[in-house]
Amino acid sequence: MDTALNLFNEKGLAQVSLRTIAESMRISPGNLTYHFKKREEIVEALYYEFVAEVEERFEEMNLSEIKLNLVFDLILMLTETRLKYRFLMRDFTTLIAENPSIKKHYVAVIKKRKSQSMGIFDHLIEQKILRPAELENEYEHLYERIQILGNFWITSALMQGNKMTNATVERNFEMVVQIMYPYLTNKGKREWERLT
Amino acid sequence: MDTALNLFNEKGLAQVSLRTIAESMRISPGNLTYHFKKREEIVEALYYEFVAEVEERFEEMNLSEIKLNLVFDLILMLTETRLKYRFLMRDFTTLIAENPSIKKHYVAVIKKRKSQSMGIFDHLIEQKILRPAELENEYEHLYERIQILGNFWITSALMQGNKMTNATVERNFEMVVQIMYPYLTNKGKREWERLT
DNA sequence: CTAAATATAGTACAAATGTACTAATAAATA
DNA sequence: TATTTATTAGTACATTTGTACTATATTTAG
Repeated sequence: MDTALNLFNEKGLAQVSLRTIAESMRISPGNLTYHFKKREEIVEALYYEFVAEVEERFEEMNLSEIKLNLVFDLILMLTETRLKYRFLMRDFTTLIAENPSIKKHYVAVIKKRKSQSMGIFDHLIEQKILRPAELENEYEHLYERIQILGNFWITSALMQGNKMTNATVERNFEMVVQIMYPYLTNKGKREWERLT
Repeated sequence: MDTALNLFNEKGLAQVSLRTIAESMRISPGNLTYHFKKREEIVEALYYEFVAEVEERFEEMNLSEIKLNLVFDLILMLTETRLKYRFLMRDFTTLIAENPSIKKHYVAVIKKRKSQSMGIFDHLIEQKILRPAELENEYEHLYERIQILGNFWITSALMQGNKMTNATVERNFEMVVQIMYPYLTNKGKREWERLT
Protein backbone atom coordinates (compact mmCIF):
# COMPACT_ATOMS: atom_id res chain seq x y z
CA MET A 1 0.00 0.00 0.00
CA ASP A 2 2.91 2.34 0.67
CA THR A 3 4.29 1.67 -2.76
CA ALA A 4 0.90 2.08 -4.35
CA LEU A 5 0.35 5.37 -2.51
CA ASN A 6 3.65 6.75 -3.73
CA LEU A 7 3.05 5.68 -7.28
CA PHE A 8 -0.51 7.00 -7.33
CA ASN A 9 0.62 10.34 -5.93
CA GLU A 10 3.44 10.57 -8.40
CA LYS A 11 1.82 9.42 -11.61
CA GLY A 12 -1.90 9.62 -10.98
CA LEU A 13 -4.38 6.82 -10.48
CA ALA A 14 -4.97 5.97 -14.11
CA GLN A 15 -1.29 5.71 -14.95
CA VAL A 16 -0.52 3.06 -12.36
CA SER A 17 -1.46 -0.52 -13.14
CA LEU A 18 -1.18 -3.60 -10.97
CA ARG A 19 1.92 -4.50 -12.91
CA THR A 20 3.48 -1.12 -12.23
CA ILE A 21 3.01 -1.60 -8.52
CA ALA A 22 4.25 -5.19 -8.59
CA GLU A 23 7.29 -4.21 -10.60
CA SER A 24 8.10 -1.36 -8.26
CA MET A 25 7.88 -3.75 -5.30
CA ARG A 26 9.82 -6.38 -7.19
CA ILE A 27 7.19 -9.00 -6.66
CA SER A 28 5.17 -10.83 -9.27
CA PRO A 29 1.76 -9.61 -10.45
CA GLY A 30 0.34 -12.92 -9.26
CA ASN A 31 1.56 -12.20 -5.79
CA LEU A 32 -0.10 -8.83 -5.75
CA THR A 33 -3.44 -10.20 -6.87
CA TYR A 34 -3.17 -12.77 -4.13
CA HIS A 35 -3.18 -10.01 -1.51
CA PHE A 36 -5.53 -7.67 -3.34
CA LYS A 37 -7.91 -9.59 -5.50
CA LYS A 38 -8.93 -6.45 -7.32
CA ARG A 39 -7.10 -3.26 -8.10
CA GLU A 40 -10.02 -1.33 -6.63
CA GLU A 41 -9.25 -2.99 -3.30
CA ILE A 42 -5.93 -1.20 -3.03
CA VAL A 43 -7.48 2.13 -3.85
CA GLU A 44 -10.32 1.52 -1.46
CA ALA A 45 -7.94 0.48 1.30
CA LEU A 46 -5.94 3.67 0.79
CA TYR A 47 -9.08 5.75 0.90
CA TYR A 48 -10.15 4.27 4.20
CA GLU A 49 -6.63 4.63 5.53
CA PHE A 50 -6.89 8.30 4.70
CA VAL A 51 -10.26 8.55 6.40
CA ALA A 52 -8.94 6.79 9.50
CA GLU A 53 -5.97 9.11 9.64
CA VAL A 54 -8.17 12.18 9.51
CA GLU A 55 -10.41 10.69 12.16
CA GLU A 56 -7.48 9.85 14.40
CA ARG A 57 -5.91 13.28 14.14
CA PHE A 58 -9.29 14.84 14.74
CA GLU A 59 -9.67 12.90 17.98
CA GLU A 60 -6.25 14.06 19.12
CA MET A 61 -7.23 17.70 18.77
CA ASN A 62 -8.19 19.82 21.70
CA LEU A 63 -11.86 20.50 21.24
CA SER A 64 -12.43 21.63 24.80
CA GLU A 65 -12.15 25.28 23.92
CA ILE A 66 -13.25 26.46 20.56
CA LYS A 67 -11.17 29.39 19.48
CA LEU A 68 -9.89 30.70 16.20
CA ASN A 69 -6.78 28.59 16.34
CA LEU A 70 -8.99 25.51 16.25
CA VAL A 71 -10.07 26.47 12.75
CA PHE A 72 -6.44 27.00 11.82
CA ASP A 73 -5.50 23.63 13.26
CA LEU A 74 -8.34 21.87 11.51
CA ILE A 75 -7.51 23.31 8.13
CA LEU A 76 -3.82 22.59 8.65
CA MET A 77 -4.48 19.04 9.70
CA LEU A 78 -6.68 18.41 6.68
CA THR A 79 -4.12 20.05 4.43
CA GLU A 80 -1.39 17.75 5.63
CA THR A 81 -3.45 14.62 5.41
CA ARG A 82 -4.82 15.45 1.99
CA LEU A 83 -1.31 16.18 0.85
CA LYS A 84 -0.15 12.77 1.94
CA TYR A 85 -2.97 11.13 -0.02
CA ARG A 86 -3.06 13.71 -2.74
CA PHE A 87 -3.88 11.25 -5.50
CA LEU A 88 -7.28 10.86 -3.88
CA MET A 89 -7.91 14.55 -4.40
CA ARG A 90 -6.42 14.60 -7.85
CA ASP A 91 -8.55 11.72 -9.10
CA PHE A 92 -11.49 12.14 -6.81
CA THR A 93 -14.05 12.34 -9.59
CA THR A 94 -12.91 9.13 -11.25
CA LEU A 95 -12.70 7.45 -7.89
CA ILE A 96 -16.19 8.38 -6.90
CA ALA A 97 -17.67 7.63 -10.28
CA GLU A 98 -16.27 4.12 -10.18
CA ASN A 99 -16.70 3.26 -6.54
CA PRO A 100 -20.17 3.57 -5.03
CA SER A 101 -18.93 2.57 -1.59
CA ILE A 102 -16.47 5.44 -1.46
CA LYS A 103 -19.01 7.83 -2.88
CA LYS A 104 -21.56 6.95 -0.25
CA HIS A 105 -19.00 7.34 2.49
CA TYR A 106 -17.74 10.64 1.12
CA VAL A 107 -21.17 12.19 0.88
CA ALA A 108 -21.88 11.17 4.46
CA VAL A 109 -18.58 12.59 5.70
CA ILE A 110 -19.18 15.91 3.97
CA LYS A 111 -22.56 16.17 5.62
CA LYS A 112 -21.19 15.36 9.04
CA ARG A 113 -18.30 17.78 8.70
CA LYS A 114 -20.66 20.48 7.61
CA SER A 115 -22.75 20.24 10.74
CA GLN A 116 -19.63 20.11 12.91
CA SER A 117 -18.26 23.18 11.19
CA MET A 118 -21.49 25.06 11.54
CA GLY A 119 -21.34 24.31 15.25
CA ILE A 120 -17.87 25.79 15.45
CA PHE A 121 -18.93 28.88 13.51
CA ASP A 122 -21.91 29.42 15.80
CA HIS A 123 -19.67 29.17 18.79
CA LEU A 124 -17.17 31.65 17.38
CA ILE A 125 -19.99 34.06 16.63
CA GLU A 126 -21.24 33.79 20.20
CA GLN A 127 -17.73 34.52 21.41
CA LYS A 128 -17.70 37.56 19.16
CA ILE A 129 -14.72 36.30 17.23
CA LEU A 130 -16.73 36.05 14.05
CA ARG A 131 -19.28 38.69 13.14
CA PRO A 132 -22.92 37.64 12.90
CA ALA A 133 -24.20 36.53 9.52
CA GLU A 134 -25.41 39.34 7.31
CA LEU A 135 -26.62 37.26 4.40
CA GLU A 136 -28.77 34.23 4.04
CA ASN A 137 -26.77 31.01 4.35
CA GLU A 138 -23.66 33.10 4.71
CA TYR A 139 -21.75 30.70 6.93
CA GLU A 140 -23.09 27.63 5.17
CA HIS A 141 -21.67 29.01 2.00
CA LEU A 142 -18.44 29.91 3.72
CA TYR A 143 -18.13 26.33 4.87
CA GLU A 144 -18.75 25.04 1.38
CA ARG A 145 -16.12 27.30 -0.04
CA ILE A 146 -13.59 26.12 2.51
CA GLN A 147 -14.57 22.57 1.72
CA ILE A 148 -14.00 22.99 -2.01
CA LEU A 149 -10.79 24.94 -1.55
CA GLY A 150 -9.46 22.34 0.86
CA ASN A 151 -10.22 19.53 -1.51
CA PHE A 152 -9.00 21.14 -4.69
CA TRP A 153 -6.19 23.57 -4.05
CA ILE A 154 -3.70 20.72 -4.38
CA THR A 155 -5.17 19.67 -7.69
CA SER A 156 -5.18 23.24 -8.86
CA ALA A 157 -1.58 23.79 -7.85
CA LEU A 158 -0.48 20.56 -9.51
CA MET A 159 -2.29 21.57 -12.67
CA GLN A 160 -0.26 24.74 -12.79
CA GLY A 161 2.88 22.68 -12.52
CA ASN A 162 3.77 23.57 -8.96
CA LYS A 163 5.90 21.12 -7.06
CA MET A 164 4.67 20.33 -3.58
CA THR A 165 7.46 22.04 -1.68
CA ASN A 166 7.02 23.37 1.82
CA ALA A 167 6.83 26.88 0.41
CA THR A 168 3.98 25.91 -1.91
CA VAL A 169 2.10 24.25 0.89
CA GLU A 170 2.54 27.20 3.23
CA ARG A 171 1.52 29.70 0.60
CA ASN A 172 -1.61 27.76 -0.23
CA PHE A 173 -2.48 27.18 3.38
CA GLU A 174 -2.36 30.94 3.84
CA MET A 175 -4.46 31.41 0.73
CA VAL A 176 -7.14 29.08 2.04
CA VAL A 177 -7.15 30.21 5.63
CA GLN A 178 -7.38 33.90 4.71
CA ILE A 179 -10.93 33.22 3.61
CA MET A 180 -11.87 33.52 7.27
CA TYR A 181 -10.25 36.89 7.84
CA PRO A 182 -12.91 39.30 6.63
CA TYR A 183 -15.51 37.63 8.83
CA LEU A 184 -13.54 38.38 11.98
CA THR A 185 -14.57 40.99 14.52
CA ASN A 186 -11.93 43.31 15.94
CA LYS A 187 -11.51 40.85 18.76
CA GLY A 188 -11.13 38.11 16.18
CA LYS A 189 -8.58 40.12 14.28
CA ARG A 190 -6.47 40.56 17.37
CA GLU A 191 -6.47 36.82 17.80
CA TRP A 192 -5.55 36.43 14.14
CA GLU A 193 -2.52 38.68 14.69
CA ARG A 194 -1.29 36.40 17.40
CA LEU A 195 -1.70 33.35 15.20
CA THR A 196 0.11 34.54 12.11
CA MET B 1 -17.71 17.33 -31.58
CA ASP B 2 -21.20 17.97 -30.27
CA THR B 3 -21.71 14.28 -29.70
CA ALA B 4 -18.32 13.95 -28.07
CA LEU B 5 -19.01 16.91 -25.80
CA ASN B 6 -22.28 15.43 -24.64
CA LEU B 7 -20.79 12.02 -24.03
CA PHE B 8 -17.76 13.44 -22.22
CA ASN B 9 -19.98 15.56 -20.00
CA GLU B 10 -22.25 12.67 -19.28
CA LYS B 11 -19.83 9.83 -18.70
CA GLY B 12 -16.48 11.47 -18.14
CA LEU B 13 -13.49 11.62 -20.41
CA ALA B 14 -12.03 8.22 -19.56
CA GLN B 15 -15.30 6.36 -20.09
CA VAL B 16 -15.76 7.53 -23.65
CA SER B 17 -13.76 5.82 -26.36
CA LEU B 18 -13.64 6.59 -30.06
CA ARG B 19 -15.96 3.67 -30.60
CA THR B 20 -18.45 5.06 -28.11
CA ILE B 21 -18.58 8.32 -29.99
CA ALA B 22 -18.79 6.62 -33.38
CA GLU B 23 -21.55 4.34 -32.17
CA SER B 24 -23.50 7.23 -30.74
CA MET B 25 -23.21 9.06 -34.07
CA ARG B 26 -24.03 5.88 -35.97
CA ILE B 27 -20.93 6.13 -38.07
CA SER B 28 -18.03 3.71 -38.25
CA PRO B 29 -14.90 4.06 -36.11
CA GLY B 30 -12.90 4.30 -39.31
CA ASN B 31 -14.90 7.30 -40.36
CA LEU B 32 -14.22 9.02 -37.08
CA THR B 33 -10.49 8.46 -37.26
CA TYR B 34 -10.58 9.90 -40.74
CA HIS B 35 -11.80 13.21 -39.35
CA PHE B 36 -9.83 13.09 -36.13
CA LYS B 37 -6.65 11.14 -36.52
CA LYS B 38 -6.21 10.93 -32.78
CA ARG B 39 -8.66 10.88 -29.93
CA GLU B 40 -6.67 13.68 -28.31
CA GLU B 41 -7.55 15.84 -31.28
CA ILE B 42 -11.22 15.82 -30.39
CA VAL B 43 -10.49 16.70 -26.80
CA GLU B 44 -8.07 19.40 -27.81
CA ALA B 45 -10.53 20.84 -30.31
CA LEU B 46 -13.20 20.98 -27.59
CA TYR B 47 -10.81 22.67 -25.20
CA TYR B 48 -9.99 25.38 -27.70
CA GLU B 49 -13.65 25.75 -28.55
CA PHE B 50 -14.26 26.40 -24.87
CA VAL B 51 -11.43 28.91 -24.74
CA ALA B 52 -12.75 30.68 -27.81
CA GLU B 53 -16.21 30.84 -26.34
CA VAL B 54 -14.93 32.41 -23.12
CA GLU B 55 -12.88 34.85 -25.12
CA GLU B 56 -15.82 35.77 -27.32
CA ARG B 57 -18.19 36.34 -24.43
CA PHE B 58 -15.53 38.32 -22.67
CA GLU B 59 -15.20 40.65 -25.68
CA GLU B 60 -18.94 41.16 -25.68
CA MET B 61 -18.95 42.37 -22.12
CA ASN B 62 -19.15 46.03 -21.27
CA LEU B 63 -15.78 46.84 -19.79
CA SER B 64 -16.18 50.58 -20.14
CA GLU B 65 -17.26 51.03 -16.56
CA ILE B 66 -15.94 48.73 -13.95
CA LYS B 67 -18.50 48.25 -11.25
CA LEU B 68 -19.47 45.44 -8.95
CA ASN B 69 -21.88 43.98 -11.46
CA LEU B 70 -18.95 43.39 -13.78
CA VAL B 71 -17.56 40.91 -11.31
CA PHE B 72 -20.97 39.26 -11.11
CA ASP B 73 -21.22 39.11 -14.86
CA LEU B 74 -17.73 37.68 -15.24
CA ILE B 75 -18.31 34.94 -12.71
CA LEU B 76 -21.70 34.15 -14.22
CA MET B 77 -20.28 34.02 -17.72
CA LEU B 78 -17.51 31.68 -16.66
CA THR B 79 -19.98 29.55 -14.72
CA GLU B 80 -22.16 29.08 -17.76
CA THR B 81 -19.33 28.32 -20.12
CA ARG B 82 -17.65 25.93 -17.73
CA LEU B 83 -20.95 24.22 -17.24
CA LYS B 84 -21.32 23.67 -20.95
CA TYR B 85 -17.87 22.11 -21.12
CA ARG B 86 -17.97 20.61 -17.68
CA PHE B 87 -16.04 17.48 -18.61
CA LEU B 88 -13.03 19.73 -19.01
CA MET B 89 -13.34 20.73 -15.38
CA ARG B 90 -14.12 17.27 -14.19
CA ASP B 91 -11.11 15.71 -15.85
CA PHE B 92 -8.84 18.70 -15.89
CA THR B 93 -5.98 16.97 -14.14
CA THR B 94 -5.89 14.04 -16.54
CA LEU B 95 -6.26 16.38 -19.45
CA ILE B 96 -3.39 18.56 -18.41
CA ALA B 97 -1.17 15.68 -17.43
CA GLU B 98 -1.56 14.12 -20.86
CA ASN B 99 -1.58 17.18 -23.06
CA PRO B 100 1.35 19.59 -22.79
CA SER B 101 -0.17 21.99 -25.30
CA ILE B 102 -3.30 22.45 -23.21
CA LYS B 103 -1.28 22.71 -20.05
CA LYS B 104 0.89 25.45 -21.44
CA HIS B 105 -2.12 27.35 -22.68
CA TYR B 106 -3.96 26.95 -19.39
CA VAL B 107 -1.08 28.21 -17.29
CA ALA B 108 -0.76 31.25 -19.55
CA VAL B 109 -4.50 31.96 -19.36
CA ILE B 110 -4.52 31.76 -15.58
CA LYS B 111 -1.69 34.23 -15.41
CA LYS B 112 -3.38 36.64 -17.79
CA ARG B 113 -6.70 36.40 -15.99
CA LYS B 114 -5.01 37.03 -12.70
CA SER B 115 -3.52 40.31 -13.80
CA GLN B 116 -6.83 41.36 -15.36
CA SER B 117 -8.64 40.53 -12.15
CA MET B 118 -6.14 42.38 -10.04
CA GLY B 119 -6.75 45.40 -12.25
CA ILE B 120 -10.48 45.17 -11.62
CA PHE B 121 -9.96 44.79 -7.88
CA ASP B 122 -7.68 47.83 -7.80
CA HIS B 123 -10.27 49.84 -9.63
CA LEU B 124 -13.04 48.78 -7.29
CA ILE B 125 -10.89 49.70 -4.32
CA GLU B 126 -10.27 53.15 -5.79
CA GLN B 127 -14.00 53.54 -6.26
CA LYS B 128 -14.43 52.61 -2.62
CA ILE B 129 -16.58 49.63 -3.50
CA LEU B 130 -14.03 47.24 -2.06
CA ARG B 131 -12.20 48.06 1.13
CA PRO B 132 -8.42 48.43 0.93
CA ALA B 133 -6.31 45.35 1.54
CA GLU B 134 -5.53 44.70 5.17
CA LEU B 135 -3.31 41.67 4.72
CA GLU B 136 -0.39 40.85 2.54
CA ASN B 137 -1.48 39.46 -0.83
CA GLU B 138 -5.06 39.70 0.33
CA TYR B 139 -6.62 40.31 -3.08
CA GLU B 140 -4.19 38.02 -4.88
CA HIS B 141 -5.36 35.29 -2.58
CA LEU B 142 -8.96 36.27 -3.07
CA TYR B 143 -8.49 35.95 -6.80
CA GLU B 144 -6.92 32.54 -6.42
CA ARG B 145 -9.78 31.37 -4.28
CA ILE B 146 -12.31 32.55 -6.83
CA GLN B 147 -10.28 30.84 -9.52
CA ILE B 148 -10.28 27.51 -7.72
CA LEU B 149 -13.93 27.74 -6.73
CA GLY B 150 -14.91 28.61 -10.27
CA ASN B 151 -13.00 25.69 -11.69
CA PHE B 152 -14.05 23.09 -9.17
CA TRP B 153 -17.47 23.76 -7.76
CA ILE B 154 -18.99 21.79 -10.62
CA THR B 155 -16.72 18.86 -9.93
CA SER B 156 -17.47 19.07 -6.25
CA ALA B 157 -21.21 19.20 -6.83
CA LEU B 158 -21.07 16.27 -9.24
CA MET B 159 -19.07 14.28 -6.72
CA GLN B 160 -21.83 14.74 -4.21
CA GLY B 161 -24.28 13.41 -6.72
CA ASN B 162 -26.00 16.67 -7.54
CA LYS B 163 -27.68 16.94 -10.88
CA MET B 164 -26.94 20.11 -12.78
CA THR B 165 -30.38 21.66 -12.52
CA ASN B 166 -30.94 25.38 -12.67
CA ALA B 167 -31.45 25.41 -8.93
CA THR B 168 -28.08 23.76 -8.33
CA VAL B 169 -26.35 26.19 -10.62
CA GLU B 170 -27.99 29.21 -9.01
CA ARG B 171 -27.23 28.02 -5.52
CA ASN B 172 -23.60 27.45 -6.38
CA PHE B 173 -23.26 30.71 -8.20
CA GLU B 174 -24.48 32.41 -5.04
CA MET B 175 -22.05 30.37 -2.99
CA VAL B 176 -19.13 31.43 -5.13
CA VAL B 177 -20.06 35.04 -5.55
CA GLN B 178 -20.68 35.60 -1.85
CA ILE B 179 -16.94 35.33 -1.38
CA MET B 180 -16.79 38.97 -2.44
CA TYR B 181 -19.32 40.23 0.05
CA PRO B 182 -17.22 40.72 3.19
CA TYR B 183 -14.71 42.79 1.26
CA LEU B 184 -17.33 45.36 0.30
CA THR B 185 -17.50 48.84 1.78
CA ASN B 186 -20.87 50.23 2.80
CA LYS B 187 -21.12 51.75 -0.63
CA GLY B 188 -20.27 48.39 -2.10
CA LYS B 189 -22.90 46.71 0.03
CA ARG B 190 -25.57 49.07 -1.22
CA GLU B 191 -24.62 48.12 -4.74
CA TRP B 192 -24.75 44.46 -3.75
CA GLU B 193 -28.31 44.94 -2.50
CA ARG B 194 -29.33 46.22 -5.88
CA LEU B 195 -27.75 43.27 -7.64
CA THR B 196 -29.23 40.42 -5.63
C1' DC C 1 -19.68 12.81 -67.98
C1' DT C 2 -15.47 11.55 -66.07
C1' DA C 3 -11.72 11.92 -62.93
C1' DA C 4 -10.16 13.39 -58.72
C1' DA C 5 -11.24 14.41 -54.00
C1' DT C 6 -13.47 13.32 -49.98
C1' DA C 7 -15.95 10.47 -46.94
C1' DT C 8 -17.36 6.05 -45.02
C1' DA C 9 -17.27 1.20 -43.56
C1' DG C 10 -15.13 -2.63 -42.05
C1' DT C 11 -11.43 -4.96 -40.35
C1' DA C 12 -6.95 -5.84 -38.45
C1' DC C 13 -3.28 -5.28 -35.14
C1' DA C 14 -0.46 -4.30 -31.32
C1' DA C 15 -0.32 -2.93 -26.68
C1' DA C 16 -2.06 -2.72 -22.13
C1' DT C 17 -4.84 -4.16 -18.43
C1' DG C 18 -7.46 -6.65 -14.92
C1' DT C 19 -7.75 -10.93 -13.39
C1' DA C 20 -7.89 -16.06 -13.17
C1' DC C 21 -5.32 -20.23 -12.79
C1' DT C 22 -1.58 -23.48 -11.72
C1' DA C 23 2.54 -24.98 -9.81
C1' DA C 24 6.19 -24.30 -6.69
C1' DT C 25 8.05 -22.59 -2.40
C1' DA C 26 8.00 -21.04 2.40
C1' DA C 27 5.88 -20.83 6.87
C1' DA C 28 3.07 -22.42 10.49
C1' DT C 29 1.11 -25.90 13.19
C1' DA C 30 -0.17 -30.23 15.28
C1' DT D 1 8.60 -34.44 11.52
C1' DA D 2 4.54 -34.37 8.64
C1' DT D 3 0.96 -31.89 6.82
C1' DT D 4 -1.67 -28.14 6.26
C1' DT D 5 -1.85 -23.28 5.19
C1' DA D 6 0.01 -19.09 3.29
C1' DT D 7 2.78 -16.91 -0.03
C1' DT D 8 5.01 -16.26 -4.41
C1' DA D 9 6.01 -16.69 -9.39
C1' DG D 10 4.76 -17.26 -13.84
C1' DT D 11 1.64 -17.48 -17.33
C1' DA D 12 -2.60 -17.35 -19.85
C1' DC D 13 -6.84 -15.20 -21.34
C1' DA D 14 -10.41 -12.14 -22.50
C1' DT D 15 -11.34 -7.41 -23.20
C1' DT D 16 -10.64 -2.86 -24.47
C1' DT D 17 -8.52 0.79 -26.79
C1' DG D 18 -6.11 3.73 -30.05
C1' DT D 19 -4.99 3.59 -34.49
C1' DA D 20 -3.64 1.95 -39.17
C1' DC D 21 -5.02 0.03 -43.48
C1' DT D 22 -7.84 -1.11 -47.44
C1' DA D 23 -11.73 -1.21 -50.24
C1' DT D 24 -16.11 1.09 -51.47
C1' DA D 25 -19.10 4.71 -51.96
C1' DT D 26 -20.18 9.48 -52.45
C1' DT D 27 -19.34 14.11 -53.67
C1' DT D 28 -17.06 17.68 -56.19
C1' DA D 29 -14.98 19.83 -60.08
C1' DG D 30 -13.23 20.36 -64.64
